[in-house]
Amino acid sequence: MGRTPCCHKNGLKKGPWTPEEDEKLSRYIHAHGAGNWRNLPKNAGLQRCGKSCRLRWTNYLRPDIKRGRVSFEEEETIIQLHSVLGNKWSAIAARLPGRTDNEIKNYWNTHIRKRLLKMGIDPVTHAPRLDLLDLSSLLTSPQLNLPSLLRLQTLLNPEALRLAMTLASTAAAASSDDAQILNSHLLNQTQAAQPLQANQFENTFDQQIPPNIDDNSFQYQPMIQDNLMPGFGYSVPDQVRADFSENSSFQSMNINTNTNTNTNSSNSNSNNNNFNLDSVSLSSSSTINNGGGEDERESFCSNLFKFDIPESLNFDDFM
DNA sequence: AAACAGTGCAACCGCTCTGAC
DNA sequence: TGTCAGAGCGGTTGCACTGTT
Repeated sequence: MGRTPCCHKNGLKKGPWTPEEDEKLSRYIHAHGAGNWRNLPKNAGLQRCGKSCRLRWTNYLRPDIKRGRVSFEEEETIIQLHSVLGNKWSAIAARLPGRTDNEIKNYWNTHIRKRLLKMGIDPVTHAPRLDLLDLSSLLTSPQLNLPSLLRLQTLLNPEALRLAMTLASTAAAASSDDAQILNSHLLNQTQAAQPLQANQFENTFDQQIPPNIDDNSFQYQPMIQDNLMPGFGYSVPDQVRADFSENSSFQSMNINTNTNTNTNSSNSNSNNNNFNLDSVSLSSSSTINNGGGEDERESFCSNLFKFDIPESLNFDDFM
């Protein structure tokens, strides 16, 4: 038997709040202050449970609640803090004045999470996940080097490869050569498919790491590491970082993105990372006007999350 | 114009934490 | 130390609104 719901009492109303109820609650709290939520509805003349009143007040009626769109800086902060704190919405909300944990949670689930998934980034770990990546965008990219991509075979799961094959075979952009390569590769992989022992996987994975990849080019890492792309828990090649940084207002955050290309792996884990929780600026140096038009907003979002492959990005860096 | 699908968000649910006794 | 109530938290749901067919 579960706990009896707090509103499971006769006569207690549930569902959306009416303006009259809001008025009653606001007036009572202004007069008597918040607290003692159990007795509050009775004293305020509300047919609601205390919990419902508390939620209504903290998430909606509180005078310091900031309504309106989430600003550019706020979104950056949410992503950055989430990469560190995870789903600690209240902790994240504490660093965004006027925003509630519920609002941030909703914004994450409905906006940011979807965009990260589309980019192939695991919204939980902030690590790149090739099996989540929007393969259609990859396959239509002029930078796509299909044979190189296939060298990632064990990083892609079979379903992703299958999907890639389907997309490649149907996309007009895909040449018949590419489709053939994919097809034969998939066939080979299917035939060779056997359960991997743990050590086999390790060996297989090692073999996938190209000799030219080094600590400064592409790293799967824990969250707080040197060379991290702001907002995402993984590293990218310096050139990509430069391309991204040039066009991104992540510069507005106190994060050192100036990785010294002469820095070798021996010291790359040390002091280049200036990010810490306290460094996240909450000031609105260039806050987008909340009243800005949809186009403006869309532009910002697409710049922030667009996963266009930069001209300068060589796929071989990842292979 | 109607039906349907997708999206966003307020509100709820149930579990956990905390402090008083 | 154990119990209880109040409060806080994260996950989920339901519904209104919007866009598409």
